[in-house]
Amino acid sequence: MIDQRLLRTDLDGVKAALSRRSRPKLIDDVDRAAQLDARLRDIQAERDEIRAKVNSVSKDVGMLRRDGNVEEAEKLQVQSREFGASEKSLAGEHDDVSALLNDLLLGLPNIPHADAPDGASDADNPVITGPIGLNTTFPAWQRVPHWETAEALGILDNERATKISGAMFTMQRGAGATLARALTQFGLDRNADVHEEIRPPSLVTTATLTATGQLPKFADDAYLIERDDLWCVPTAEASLTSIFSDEILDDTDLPIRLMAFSPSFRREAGSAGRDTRGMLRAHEFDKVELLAFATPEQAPALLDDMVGRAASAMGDLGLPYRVMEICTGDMGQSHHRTFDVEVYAPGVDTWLEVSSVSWFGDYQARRGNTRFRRHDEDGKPSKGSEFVHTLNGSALAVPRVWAAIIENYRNEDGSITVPEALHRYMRNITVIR
RNA sequence: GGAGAGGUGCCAGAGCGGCCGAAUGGGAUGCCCUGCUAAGGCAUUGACCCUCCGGGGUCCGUGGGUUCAAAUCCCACCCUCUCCGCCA
Repeated sequence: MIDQRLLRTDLDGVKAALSRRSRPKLIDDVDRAAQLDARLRDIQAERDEIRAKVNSVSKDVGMLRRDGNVEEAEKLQVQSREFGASEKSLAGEHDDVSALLNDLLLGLPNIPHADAPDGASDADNPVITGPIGLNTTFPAWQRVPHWETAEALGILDNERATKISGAMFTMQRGAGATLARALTQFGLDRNADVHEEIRPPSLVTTATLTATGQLPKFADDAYLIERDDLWCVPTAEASLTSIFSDEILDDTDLPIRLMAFSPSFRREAGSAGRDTRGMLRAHEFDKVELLAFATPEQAPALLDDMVGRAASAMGDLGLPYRVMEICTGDMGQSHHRTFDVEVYAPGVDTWLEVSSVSWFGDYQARRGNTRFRRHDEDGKPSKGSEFVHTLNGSALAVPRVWAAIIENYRNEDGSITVPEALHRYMRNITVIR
């Protein structure tokens, strides 16, 4: 959620910033939100005034009754009842307007960072780093899609996954399952230097999923367990972002850096039929996520650090990769600034998005109400509090990296050489055959 | 899932229709006293919104209701604890 106050202090600035997202309808929404905000404040002021009167009259009534002056008291009560009636109607109007405004604000995307590149779609995303480690040519035996290789080796059995759970579920077997788990362990271990490991719940409340921005707009993309009103997390980001909601952190504790392994559940509504083969898109997959809570000043360096971590993981696995910056037209709803790490997979001849690292500003913290308090040089806490900045990114999303390994490490005989960085997690399996 | 108890400020804990944004104790911070330490004295100590900067409003688990007036009464829900049941 963007700062409602900006609608009054810098309406033109908000409109200019959001217009960079190439969605004209947004500007109408901003205008409408600004109108509702102004109306709401008028109602609020009027209401406060009446409440003040009711409060003071009620106090007088109390004193009069104590002194036995029933007659005067009853006169005042009549007056107060009238105030009460008009307050009630204002309260109703207030609720209506604020519900409308809240819907609008929840739907408004974050303001893009000034340095985020302009653009209309993913075609406009500039390459920031790389490609690194990309060969100019690939031998024919590497031009085989991973599902063909993996099924032949018996390490991927999507047919039976479908029998068990339906379309777009995957199942790894034997060394394939070991490889998947090795990747998560690899993803966690290399980030344990500065991140606290968390094992968060995978089912979360509506409030939790609203804080990250998935709800209310993207409800169709998530699995809802209706009986208990719980959602399956689409990413550990959802659980981690709400970990300190309704709390006020100390700036001396910031940045707080967390990492978590979790399953991720996605309905993939609207993408039926796309990337249905292999491991590229599934309803459930495993991922190691990084997340940081920071002051605004700390955020840019943390963003760089996270992008570096996601990218170097691919480098250490010996996979060809590049880093893209996401342009304003392609940015996610909650994002302030975003970088993607992509890995080249020769079998499907595509760059696969394996990590997306974003800085959210205070957009998520405002929705989740996560604040921090500053301290001066003498360690004295300052008055009031601010919203923290959040950042997150995938340290390692298992399925696509898994697929990229199968395709990049395929040998002429159809076997797979396990990248050296994973040997220690692979129970001595160095070649999958 | 069943029975009972309870949710109040940084913590503990009182209040159970008006004088309560809230006693008391602890903690923290500042000042005084003190050679240092200990002890002591005094004071300060929640968040949020609006503001014509005088002030006004909201918040005692959450949401509704009763009342001139709700932390206090009523209803629903959530959460915590204890016992029982079930269970990796």
